[in-house]
Amino acid sequence: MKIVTLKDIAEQLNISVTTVSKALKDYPDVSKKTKLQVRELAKTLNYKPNAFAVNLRTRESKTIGLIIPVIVHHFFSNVIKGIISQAEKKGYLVIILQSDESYELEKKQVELLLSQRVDGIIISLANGTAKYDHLNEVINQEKPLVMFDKIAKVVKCSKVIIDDRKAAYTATQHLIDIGCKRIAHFRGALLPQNSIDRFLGYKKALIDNNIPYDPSLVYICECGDMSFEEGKKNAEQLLADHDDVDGIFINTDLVAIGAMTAFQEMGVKIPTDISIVGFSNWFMSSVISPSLTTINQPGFEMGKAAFKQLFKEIKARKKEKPFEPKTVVLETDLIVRASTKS
Amino acid sequence: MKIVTLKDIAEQLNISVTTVSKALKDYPDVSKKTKLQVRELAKTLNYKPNAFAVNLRTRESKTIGLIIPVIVHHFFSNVIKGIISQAEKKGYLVIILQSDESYELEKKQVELLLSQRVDGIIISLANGTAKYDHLNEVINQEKPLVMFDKIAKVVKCSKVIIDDRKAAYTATQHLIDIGCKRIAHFRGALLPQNSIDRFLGYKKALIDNNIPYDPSLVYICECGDMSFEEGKKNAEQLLADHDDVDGIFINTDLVAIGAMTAFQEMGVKIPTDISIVGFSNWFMSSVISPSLTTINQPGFEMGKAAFKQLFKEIKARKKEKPFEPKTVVLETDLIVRASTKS
DNA sequence: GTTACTTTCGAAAACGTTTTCGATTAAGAA
DNA sequence: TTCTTAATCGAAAACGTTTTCGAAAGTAAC
Repeated sequence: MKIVTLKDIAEQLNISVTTVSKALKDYPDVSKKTKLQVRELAKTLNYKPNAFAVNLRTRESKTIGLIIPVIVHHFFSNVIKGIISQAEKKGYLVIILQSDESYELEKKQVELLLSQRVDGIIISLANGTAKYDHLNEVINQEKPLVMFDKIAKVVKCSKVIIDDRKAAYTATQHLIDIGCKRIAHFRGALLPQNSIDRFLGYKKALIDNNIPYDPSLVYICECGDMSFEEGKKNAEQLLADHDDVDGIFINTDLVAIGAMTAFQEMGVKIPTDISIVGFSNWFMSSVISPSLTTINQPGFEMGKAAFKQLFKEIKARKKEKPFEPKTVVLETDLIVRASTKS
Repeated sequence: MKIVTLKDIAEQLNISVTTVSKALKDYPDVSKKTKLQVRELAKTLNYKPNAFAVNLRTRESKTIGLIIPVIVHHFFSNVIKGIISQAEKKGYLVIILQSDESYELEKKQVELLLSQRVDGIIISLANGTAKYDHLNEVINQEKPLVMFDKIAKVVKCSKVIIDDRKAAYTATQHLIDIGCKRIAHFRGALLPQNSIDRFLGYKKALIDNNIPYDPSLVYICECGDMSFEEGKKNAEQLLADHDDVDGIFINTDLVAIGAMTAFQEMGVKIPTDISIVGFSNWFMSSVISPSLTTINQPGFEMGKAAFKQLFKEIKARKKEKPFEPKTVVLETDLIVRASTKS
């Protein structure tokens, strides 16, 4: 089973490789007759252009790279799906890498993608990433770059995010609206911007409603593989520290589910004793009981938006047009379920 | 920011491109001194070989393709993770495509991967796939192909699977062991082999234990996006049809969770009234209440095994050695939780 | 018979590597 | 000196495309 090349077609038809190539690409300077001949033979021989040769010649790969911290994750797998769905429409392939929340790995993977000559890179930063030289290298090479979710504000590239502060504000406001007076917060790690913003949204909602902000009500949770366990642990600790809490805004659904499990084991009724709001709207949150009130983080839409933005930038670069980085902010919404009393 | 090539290095050092290439690849016929010079300059110029050129020349892409029916799925995202983790170790990149359970799309995607000249393909078939010409084309082109989970027995390629029949047998036996007398089964769609095998395992366990097999206790569930809803619907139907069922073996955890939700809403106690065993061990199953007894389907390990098998085949092909397709069967285990009485 | 123009084609260069094979030089042996 | 051997290098071809540019042939007009 030899693989068919332009040369093979040319030889069989006794014409030149040039003409074959042009015929297949519908150049105006080849006659109808030969065009037909070429196309027919190409089909019967099942000719497929060698992507390497095309890429080498045209200097584009029709391939993009995607780096995410974790793959087994409801939000991120939705993002993947969104990106792939858009990429397919535009004829792009997606190479996926997982940084495992490690800066070192992330850096290596960026280098790898660059040497693969992908047409662009979409990335959500690892929690461990605090230096951005690898990203600046991408920008220096004039390769389109789009960050989403876990972003670095200082890097000059397009970004797709949600308004974390506003979303957290909405979540907290909801707890206040249903009558909660002492509202705790399980926040994410200290570093990622969105965990900071969510905390700030929580704080602002309290202050705007004349509820004193009490730092002892804020618990930190690394939000890694052990999220569920951490949620349980924090819930137990919270109950030991304070007996007057009646609402919690918890960063990430999984932590919230852990907390709910712990509360149920300790005989605390949800939402009667404590109302809980999560963050992300993992599928799981809709099927547990009580179902979890949460903020919907639109992963699929973010993926789509990220690719669309990247594609715009790729096209602009090809035409040597100047390109202004843009930050796309997607809407979130509060999904009220059974874990908050109404 | 020009991209550095071998030529650039050669010109700066006043040597030939050949020597530069050899120096970087540690050929024996270039002196220590020039090797050092070349490597140093390559590093300072941040030289990265152009993957297209390398691929074109060496006829391998160090890239494999992966086609799966769905991405947002606990099992499949674990498989992705397993494949990527192994691929990374061997220096391979992974292009991921989603067939959306459509034969047409799957076929197109196989063609796409072939024209991309990937070094091999890993695939889990769409439910809609009943013709295998596209897969045979891969085999005809002597491209390594590995199928996992949703396989077609008739296609002559390596496969990575679990023993679905045995796993289902174990699950059903567990229900019998804890005293269930009337055991229902929510099965998957009619076509995929593993849904058939699971059904057969269920049936055999009944017969081996002298429990009459009653077809009216078997409900079909398409196992698509609506799994949860289907689980609820089937549970309601089951309760209407039969009032003596005390155990159900349910294909796929999500359907089981739907069923459990419906039962709870209808006042049926789990596991007191009905014991339930799921299939797949989605993460979710460990955090709901009652937690779900289920069969662990080792997605991560399957992904690893699939890549390992593919890699063996790629290596064998490179050495023009004959290669015998092999079927790897991975172990599953029963995870007993709260949804089955003890 | 010259000029001008259209239509159709192909030679050749280029993309950036890898690898074969021969050339050159230096050194050592006779 | 001449011959052998080892060490080091580079020319050139090849991988399969795309695209530029010019050539050839035919047609039409004068």
